[in-house]
Amino acid sequence: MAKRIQIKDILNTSEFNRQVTIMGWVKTFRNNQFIAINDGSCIHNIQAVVDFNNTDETLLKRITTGAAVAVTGNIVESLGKGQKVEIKVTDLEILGDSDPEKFPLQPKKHSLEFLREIAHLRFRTNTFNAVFKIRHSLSFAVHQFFNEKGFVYMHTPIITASDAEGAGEMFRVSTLDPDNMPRNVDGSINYKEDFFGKATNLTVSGQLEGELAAMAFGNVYTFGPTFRAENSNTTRHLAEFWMIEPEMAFYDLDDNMDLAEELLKYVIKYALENCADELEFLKERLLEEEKSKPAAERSELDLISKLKFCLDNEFERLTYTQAIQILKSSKPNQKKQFKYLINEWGADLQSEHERFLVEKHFKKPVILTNYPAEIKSFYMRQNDTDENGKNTVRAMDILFPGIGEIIGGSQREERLEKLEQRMHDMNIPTEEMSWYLDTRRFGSAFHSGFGLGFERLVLFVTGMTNIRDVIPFPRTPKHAEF
RNA sequence: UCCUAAGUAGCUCAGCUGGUUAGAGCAUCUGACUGUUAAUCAGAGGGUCCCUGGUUCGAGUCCAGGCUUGGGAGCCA
Repeated sequence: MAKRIQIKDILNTSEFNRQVTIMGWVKTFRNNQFIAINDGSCIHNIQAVVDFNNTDETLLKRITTGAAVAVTGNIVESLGKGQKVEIKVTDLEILGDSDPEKFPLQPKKHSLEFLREIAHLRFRTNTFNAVFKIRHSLSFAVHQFFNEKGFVYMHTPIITASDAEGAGEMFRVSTLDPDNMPRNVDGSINYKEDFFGKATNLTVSGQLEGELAAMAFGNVYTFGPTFRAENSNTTRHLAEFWMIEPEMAFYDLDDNMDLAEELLKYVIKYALENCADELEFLKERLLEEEKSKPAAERSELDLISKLKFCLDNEFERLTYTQAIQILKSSKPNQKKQFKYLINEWGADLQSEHERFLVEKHFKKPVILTNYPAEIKSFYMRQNDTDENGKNTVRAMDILFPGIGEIIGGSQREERLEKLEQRMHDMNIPTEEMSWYLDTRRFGSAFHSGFGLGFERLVLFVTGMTNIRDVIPFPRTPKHAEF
């Protein structure tokens, strides 16, 4: 048997009449002679042609959808129309049978809901092949972007003892026996007996540790798993997701926004350049899917045009106060079509408001800045009270069409007294956060950072609509299969 | 967690104002055909109509409760 080569290296070859061996999985077997084989090296299949008159019938019977095969044969120009190149089979071996009565994937369209139930097999579909190739490329592009800029990739801890990050409910990490918890005299659980000698949780953010590193390296980023025990059941939340969190010393809010916009454009451009086949497939898939929708609900741009549009246009930057003014005088607000009407400054923006701004008003990505201090986290830098007596913080949220908030960030409060006051006001214990406050005690410097939800980015680039379809094995409330 | 829609064959779905033996396409199996592109043609098998209870002479269909899934909302990335 010749040395195995990958299908992607054959499909565009012009060197015919040479013998090759390929290995992959059968997608379809047509007309008792045409096997479509995919080995994952690219989204396209190669057609292997079997001489069924001179092939053992029991072997032919075993060429079924899903079976793993090794095929040796000659590369020839295809006589058929669908492909340029095919393999004339001289030797065929079944590496792994696939019982056609039981294999759930058929050469037909399956619903994403069904495929979610067989997530261990859905990699073998064209759609998920494309999605996870793009996920890989985006991930690689993120590292390349930061590496080119001299950022240091920092591995912040996954197990953390601080519960003051304020980013949501946490998963407890413990080796205590749940049926026999050690108790203090007052009945509370004695965490001194636990593995770490204190209560610990899975991280909800690497930001605080990132800030510590930024105060030495200048520019750092994290890219790792993040855990939130929120009972969220939406198309854009996961209990376990991946987040990219850069943190930069000597960056103000404008620098922060510039970096975020540059990062997003860089990785989208990388995907366009390196995943053309996959994006083309997903584009067609979306167009096909939208055919059944009423014209009003269809996208104005196809997937690839949408991504290019995103590259070619500046993100719209405006303050929370400006957004409120636009929303207040907007048609849906005037006509009372919003479920939550915008009446006054200070209201938290609901999804419907964000969608209006992004999808109807500006029709492009939007960066909102300078939110009311009351609705934002303790670590955000406080602006001076304005002429109307409003208190705002230097926050910035980047909103994407169809996704909502893809990035949340801020310039950080570097002034010790202001930070301590704010923590006190928000009932955040300063004693156990002393290590964090040390950055403000010794050589404090203005700095900024943000969190980019990686799966939300993958959603946007692939055009998928449910976040459970862009992570291999989604963890959501009541679901931790595989 | 709240609102909302749905759950019928392996998959995607139809099944009217309650009525006798629950259907289609694809998949599977058998046969035919053999340059196909989700091959085609003929035939066959395949059902706890989500579960529990109720109304009724009679329930896939109506009612109640539960379970599961989709969509929307909140929390956020």
